[in-house]
Formats: sequence, structure tokens, C-alpha cells
Amino acid sequence: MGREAVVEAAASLADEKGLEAVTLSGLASELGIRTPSLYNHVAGLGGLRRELALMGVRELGHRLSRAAAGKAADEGIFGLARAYRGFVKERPGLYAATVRSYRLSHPDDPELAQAEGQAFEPVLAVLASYGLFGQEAVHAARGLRSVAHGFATLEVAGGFGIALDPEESFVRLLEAFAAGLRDQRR
Amino acid sequence: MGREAVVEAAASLADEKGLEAVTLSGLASELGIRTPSLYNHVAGLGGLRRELALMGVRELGHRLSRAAAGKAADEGIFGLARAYRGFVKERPGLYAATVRSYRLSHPDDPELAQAEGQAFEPVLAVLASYGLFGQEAVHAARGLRSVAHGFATLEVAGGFGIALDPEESFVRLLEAFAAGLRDQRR
DNA sequence: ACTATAAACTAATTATATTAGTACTGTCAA
DNA sequence: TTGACAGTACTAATATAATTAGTTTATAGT
Repeated sequence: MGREAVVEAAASLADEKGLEAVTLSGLASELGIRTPSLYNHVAGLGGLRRELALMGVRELGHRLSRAAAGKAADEGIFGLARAYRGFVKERPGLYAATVRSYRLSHPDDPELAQAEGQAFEPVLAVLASYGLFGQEAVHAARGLRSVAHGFATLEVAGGFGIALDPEESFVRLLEAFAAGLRDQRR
Repeated sequence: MGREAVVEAAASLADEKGLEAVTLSGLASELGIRTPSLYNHVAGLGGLRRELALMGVRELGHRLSRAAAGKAADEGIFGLARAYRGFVKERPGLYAATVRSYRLSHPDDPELAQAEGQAFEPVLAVLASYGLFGQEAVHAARGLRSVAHGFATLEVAGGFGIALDPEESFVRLLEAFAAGLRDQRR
């Protein structure tokens, strides 16, 4: 069966029924095997969550890289933010795994740190094309991530009760953020 | 003992050990009683989560009201955002309860909807003083909430790996957002 | 053919949520 | 004052989940 397949099945389960639904029993029955058999592939529930976090961060990194390729300034920022939001909406469970649970208990997992570093690169590249470097760029990157993460997670959590086009809200938020960045650079 | 005390104990537990640590067993042993006794106060784990969500939204609403009182425009936006972030940092478990788990499964709990409406009011008031009304205001409110929620949740999740002052990052993000709003109004 | 490994299994233990039914304790009305 | 009732705790029992230990089976490599 292979670890890859097990983790991918767990990710699908997370996307469909929420990260809380990713139990070893649930996953095992999804795969048509018994719960203890999963221990041949992952180190228990904790290990599975680590695998999910890793897979999620890597996938996010790939998407950000693709989105940033060949784009500069506002176009780059919009591309990154759309890719981020797209990932959260398409794979909400896998994305949740990149933020929740595992991260806090293991703040310095080297593999995870490396994957996060890679996901960070395209963001820095876009910000550089924008004229931001060093600490300036880190502040801006935190801002961009906050905006994308905040909007997307509230959206998938059903936090925007009122029936007003979220797409429009997102574009306006990005425009405001980008305009503010331009302002600050002066 | 009273329901109030039980829910408050659960909130403290959530803040100290994370929302995942809020189990009926854990809460019962915290309170020095047996697990089934909790059913005299809340409707099981699901009911407890609902109470937590309600308490969290109400508390957030109060803080936002206080923060917005007597402030207009940028000062109001900064006040709201600081209050939001302060709440997330001081009561991370209680805040998490307002976003996670209960919300999605019961999208139209009337009491929760009412509490959310109340928490929304001070935001609309500040945005009005800012010259934004109707749909404009809703878009802006979503943006502001995304910014505050995004930044604060990433911060408490340990998402800002690098040791660079988060306060500075937050101020810059708010300045960018506020500047962008001013831009858009023209 | 022999062996090592991968990947499944059963059995048993522990933790948690839940339900059902019971006991104690105070308050308040007759 | 007494008796009923509400409130709050309890024990006992059941179901689901995670985990560990130890076992089986098929297959690929020597």
C-alpha cells in the first residue's frame, strides 16, 4: 500500500469531513484495513499528522512557486494571494493540517522548517521585485500571509455570514493591502 | 456549581492546554468531579463547545465595543484590530472555540448569530465614521477581520518563525490596510 | 529452497463520551 | 415541620478510538 497512499487518503478524508474526522479508525476503514495495520506506514496518529503537515506545506510551496513565476509587484502579490486562497478552498483539511496541532508541539521539526522555508521563497522573490528586502520584506510577507490566511480560513469556516460576493471582498482587500504597501515604500 | 463556572473552567483549560485538551474527562478532573456529572450542566461535549463558542463571541463583542468607543477612522480601525489581536493572544483557546468545530456543523444557531451580529456592530460604526456604508462597509469589515484574525492566529500558532518583532509587523499591516482603504474611498 | 522484509492480522489495554439509573441535599410550600 | 422537587453528584455499563504486543503471510532477493 505504501505510506504515500495512506497519507493521501488521510488528506482526502480531512478535506471531505474535516481534520477532526481524521482518526486512525476512520482512515483504516476508508482503506479497507484494520486500524493497527496503519502503524506499518505511519507513527500513529501523531506521525500521521506530521506527514499531513509536511505534505500540506510542500503542496502550498509548489503552488506559490508556480503562481509567482514571471510575475512582479502587484501582479505577483495577487498571484500569490489567489494561489494561497485557492489551496485553502480546494484542500481545506490538508491546509488545516499545516496550521493546527502538530506545529505547536514540535516547533523545530527540521523537515517542516525546511519545507516552510521553501514555501517562503517565492513570496520573498515577489516582494524583492517590489523593492522590499530584509526586515522590510519579512514584515510585508507576514502581512500578505495574514491577509491570505485570514480571509481564506474565515471563508471556509463559514465566517462570512452575509450573502455578498466574497470574490469582490477578496479583491478589495488585496487592492487595499497592495496600495498600502506602495504607500509605505515612499 | 453552575453552568457558568463549568464553561469558564473549560475556557481556561482551552487557553492553557489548547482546545483539543477540552475533553469531558479532563474538565471533570479539573473540577474535581466525575465525567457524567458534567451532563447536569452542559449537553455533552457538543453542548459544551456551543457554550464556549457563544461565550467567546460575546466576550469578543464586548472588547470590540469598548475598543471602538469614541474613536473614528484610523484610530478606530487600530483600536478594533488591537482589541481583536489582544483577545486572541489572551484567550487563545476561547477564541479558537469561536472559529472551530461548532460553527460549521450548526451554521444557523440563532443565539450564535445574534452574538455575532452584536460583535459586528462596533466594526460597522467605525467604518461608518470612516465614510463606508452598506456593501462597501461589509467588504471593508471582512477585510479588517481577515487582517486581525489572520495575523493573530498565525502568531499564536507560532507561524512567524523568524525572530522579528511581531508588533512592528502588525502595525505595518494595519497601516497598509488603512492606507489602502483611504485610497479606495477616492 | 531460504530468509528477510513488508504489510497485513488478532488480542488486549487504556482513555473518552455517553446513557441509564440512583442518592444526597437544600429550599420552599403546605 | 414535613414532604416534594430541583439541583447536583454518583456508580455501572457500553461504544469508539489509540496504542502495544505478538503473529501470520506473501513475496523478492540470495
